[in-house]
Amino acid sequence: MESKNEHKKGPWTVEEDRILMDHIRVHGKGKWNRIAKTTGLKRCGKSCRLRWINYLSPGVKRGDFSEEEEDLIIRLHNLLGNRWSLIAGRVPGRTDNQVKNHWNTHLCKKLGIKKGKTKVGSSLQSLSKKMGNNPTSVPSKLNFEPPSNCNSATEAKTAAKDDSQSMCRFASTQEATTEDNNESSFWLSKDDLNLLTPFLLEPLNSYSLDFVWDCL
DNA sequence: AACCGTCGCAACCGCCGAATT
DNA sequence: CAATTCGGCGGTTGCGACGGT
Repeated sequence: MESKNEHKKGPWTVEEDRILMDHIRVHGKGKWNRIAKTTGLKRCGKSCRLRWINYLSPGVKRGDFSEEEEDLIIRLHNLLGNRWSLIAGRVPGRTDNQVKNHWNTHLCKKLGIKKGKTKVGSSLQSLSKKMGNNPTSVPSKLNFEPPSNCNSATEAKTAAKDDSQSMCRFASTQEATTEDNNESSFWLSKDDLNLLTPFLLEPLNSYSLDFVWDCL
């Protein structure tokens, strides 16, 4: 156990940045907790990691978000909720922190979304954990087969492009039917996705995000 | 010019799962 | 196999910058 008091807090100085970058240049990323020991930097491992990822990493894009980026984030957020790391992973050069901040400060306002306690990602995890012992409590057989049942990714794409009505269709286990048959397939409005009944996201976890990407 | 409220962003915190010991 | 450490995530906070009065 390390003493918490040893670790400096607050904004990073140029000198600290230099030390961290030098260390990573030589040793590479990882082993964050050992950086303090080997460099004398009075920062905890977490702080070093965050500083690198959010600021020092050469891949990080600075400056304003473009309209394309904003559009992408909005659509990804509709699908994924507050899973910032997943969203950021699909927005080149942007970190989860940047995406999260931009969402909370700009896009929420832009879209007229009130900030609420919609802790989608983590609540999903904790809820599914709680439900884990009782799988029957979850409609576990939601059949999420977008490429065929979504009437192709392009349909989802078209739907998602309509900002006011963006929807994503999930098909039930029974079979994929036409969208007119609301009993075996259903649509989620953007608002529904924002409220995010957690089990609806469950199937997403088992699919490659590439599919989600294809739907955009 | 001074004060005050708001905004935006960097950084911290707490929690969790995975990896290691 | 249990305990500990590490890395990662999302939510939250603190503070400087900025604009309005």
